[in-house]
Amino acid sequence: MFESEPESAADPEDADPTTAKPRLERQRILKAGADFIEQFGVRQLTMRRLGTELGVEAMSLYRYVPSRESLLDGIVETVIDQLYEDPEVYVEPRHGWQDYLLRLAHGLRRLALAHPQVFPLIATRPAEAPWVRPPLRSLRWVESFLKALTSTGFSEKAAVDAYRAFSSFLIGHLLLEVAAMGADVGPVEEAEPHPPKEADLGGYPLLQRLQKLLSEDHSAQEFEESLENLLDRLENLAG
Amino acid sequence: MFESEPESAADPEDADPTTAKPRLERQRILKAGADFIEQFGVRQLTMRRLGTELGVEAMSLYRYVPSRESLLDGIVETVIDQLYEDPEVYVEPRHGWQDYLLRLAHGLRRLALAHPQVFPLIATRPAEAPWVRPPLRSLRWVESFLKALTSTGFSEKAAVDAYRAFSSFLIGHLLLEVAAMGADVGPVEEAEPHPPKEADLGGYPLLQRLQKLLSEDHSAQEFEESLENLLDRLENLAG
DNA sequence: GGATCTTGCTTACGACGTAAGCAAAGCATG
DNA sequence: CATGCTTTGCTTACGTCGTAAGCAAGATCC
Repeated sequence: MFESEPESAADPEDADPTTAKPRLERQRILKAGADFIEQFGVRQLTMRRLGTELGVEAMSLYRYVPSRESLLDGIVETVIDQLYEDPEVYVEPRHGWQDYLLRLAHGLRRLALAHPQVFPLIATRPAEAPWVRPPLRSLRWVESFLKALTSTGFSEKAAVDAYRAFSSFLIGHLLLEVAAMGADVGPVEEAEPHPPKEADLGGYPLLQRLQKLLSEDHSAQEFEESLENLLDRLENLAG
Repeated sequence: MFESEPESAADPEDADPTTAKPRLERQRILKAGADFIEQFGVRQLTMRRLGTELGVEAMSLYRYVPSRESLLDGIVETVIDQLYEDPEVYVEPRHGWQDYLLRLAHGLRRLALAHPQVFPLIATRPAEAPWVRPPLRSLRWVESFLKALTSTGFSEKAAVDAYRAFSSFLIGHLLLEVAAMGADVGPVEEAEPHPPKEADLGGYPLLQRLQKLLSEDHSAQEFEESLENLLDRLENLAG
């Protein structure tokens, strides 16, 4: 995992971040935090534990992060910033707004599925400004979104409406999808891997009969269909 | 507010609940917890504080609640159980499935707006069974939903699809709506009432220009329109 | 009179987040 | 070289948390 001490270096451009610890920078902490959450859940992330994870005392982290809360904020931020590194997602529309939105939606879904434990934080943590909604949590992405639409035929009002519709669609779908994966913004879950947690279906005959149907996973396909439906609806706004 | 719990004995009829403490029952604790969260946020809710709120030591609560986590679960449960007391919402369809869904959706929205601080918990806490989605968190409601649809022309598969679409629609809309109200599943926020938190819009010209448009609140109307659109879509599933 | 329950209090333990100060190591200057 | 400043991480310490364990006072029933 770690251990190996080529310390010194100092080179701020980190050519290869996987080799050894390059002196505990903010990015390294946030990355480790994200990984930790993905592995053990938010509840398990404490300053002390993250410290030992990085081979360092808890208090050392405070040089780079003012508090646990802002650590979480930072983690959320770095995770959604990965959208910029997704080669499938364009910050500017290249083949029309539909293509732009499709790529953006798929990129966000990929992000959510890659970070099922972090995603609920993305969804519920307060944003930079009240009208910046999850999961597009940053001003930059909102700007990108609005620009993409207004530059391809949407009126400003239509673009804003589209932004709202898009946000709530994505948040709803992705949150439920990662929740179904066993996301765990809440209880501890300790060492138990996952007891099937069979509920008592006595008295719920329909549930009993439809249980199989209900537990089938069509998320990907549902996502696709609903997304297309959304785009169709937006087409009417475009004008 | 409500009584009708013949618990064990000892006269559960409480003449005047506001004057003195009527012996600390589970329901009383959960109600107090919900109120507390609504007033100060989840983060502020500790066993000790809830204890003193009820005029009791923290450890006394453990007679009725096995842990803080399950306290939160209980609070979530009692809040969504209020749906049953909403006279506008029917457990069985009386005027067709559209009417049923409209009433259900509006009832849930009322609930969310009445408990903006608790609602994110409703949205993110793990449910009884993996396929029971928020915000219809209980087996009873899922059963009711499925029965309403299958008894009014939906095939079983269509009813399940409708259930999923309905869930993700509601969760998306309501979560964003309460988040916009300043819901706070996360940071502490302490005593500060709400600093405007003006973000720096330098470099985001579109955001600057559309800020007013973006911060306008059309939630109610948006909700109505999207809900109707959803119902239209479901009509195609009905057959 | 016991017994046995029920209820709430008391004490205590091992986390936790984090304030405050300290030690060592890197650096620039004389 | 010594000097001092800055950066980094460690140490210690405080108050708060969730909660295990045991206790005391009443209620209930024999």
